[in-house]
Amino acid sequence: MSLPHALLIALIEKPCSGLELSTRFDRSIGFYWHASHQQIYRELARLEAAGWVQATLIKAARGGKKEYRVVAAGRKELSRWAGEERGIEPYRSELMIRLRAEATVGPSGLADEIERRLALHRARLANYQALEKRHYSKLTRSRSEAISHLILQKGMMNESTWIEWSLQALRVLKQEYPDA
Amino acid sequence: MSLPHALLIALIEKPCSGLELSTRFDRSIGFYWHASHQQIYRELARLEAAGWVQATLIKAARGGKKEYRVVAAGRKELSRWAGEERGIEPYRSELMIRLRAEATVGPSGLADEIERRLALHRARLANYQALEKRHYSKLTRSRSEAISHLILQKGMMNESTWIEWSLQALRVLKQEYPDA
DNA sequence: TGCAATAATGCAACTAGTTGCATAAAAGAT
DNA sequence: ATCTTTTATGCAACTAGTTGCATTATTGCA
Repeated sequence: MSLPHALLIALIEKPCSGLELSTRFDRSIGFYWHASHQQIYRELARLEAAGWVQATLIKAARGGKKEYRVVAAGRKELSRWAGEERGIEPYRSELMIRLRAEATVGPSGLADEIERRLALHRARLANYQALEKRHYSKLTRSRSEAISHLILQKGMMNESTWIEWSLQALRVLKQEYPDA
Repeated sequence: MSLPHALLIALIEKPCSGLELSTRFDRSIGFYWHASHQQIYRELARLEAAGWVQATLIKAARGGKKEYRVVAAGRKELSRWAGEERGIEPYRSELMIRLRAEATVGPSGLADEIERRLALHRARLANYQALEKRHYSKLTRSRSEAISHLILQKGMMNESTWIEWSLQALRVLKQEYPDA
């Protein structure tokens, strides 16, 4: 389970409220670990109970706005967690299962869906490439910048793989086969 | 949720007991959707309750061995499900979160772990390449064979991506940086 | 004949994630 | 003034997956 630690990372980068965290999350870490705002609020309460973050009520703001800030114990927990041994997490792809279903019970319009996905993956890749140009063009980089770049590169590789594979898949799915 | 449908696929290929299913699953579909035997037993009970499979008690066998067989309604459900529209499922990678933790709270021995994973991904790729040679060398193929091949190819591409990325990551993580 | 190993089933309790809705306060519109 | 929208919080119920253990029956061995 990575959510609590992912939230700690985001809050170290910039302390903020639950709502702001949940929007910020979507555009960065959320790419590798999505969470709904409900989940984030619940988790923030747990982080506070564990003594890893501290919440302060912001007056002069709507709702009961609070700002969460990571305390020393939270940082300690994060580095402990990052160094823990762990097995590799299993893949999980519903599309592959559906493809296999196509293979056993016959055509079911997956080609259209793959086409839609292909467009999406292309858009994402273009987006990442633009990000890369903007942020990682210089050669002089710190360790932490180099690591962020690695993460982006993995994202780009994933998208490229999907694009390449989708094209292959479309060739197969659209090909005519004699009736089994 | 793909588990019930993944089980239907496996049972269409070959009707069998829960235990046999759970071992067989690990070596095929399980690559894209893992499930423990407890989960499989529970799900089989649901599939039976839904009228998608039929269980028959096998006498002259240990425990209370049953054989599960997919019935017409089950096949129908499977093809309905395969044709359903669905959004693309989000990625989820704990390793990427841990890398980002490294970037914010400093080194924590991830290089060793990536090295271990690299070996694993190489072994898997070799395994898939052997499988490919054995099963998909001939040119004359049915639609369903071509689809199975696509699934294998995606697996190979994933492993290649991990290998390539791991090498890059190791270069970065082992590089010396001036103290921040 | 009893005992350990193994084949086969499964329940119960827990953790994580999703869905749907509820509440409250401030800001802005009419 | 009051009504809608937006910001901000969160609970409750459900679904899916994990962990740990329990049960039953057969096989084979000492």
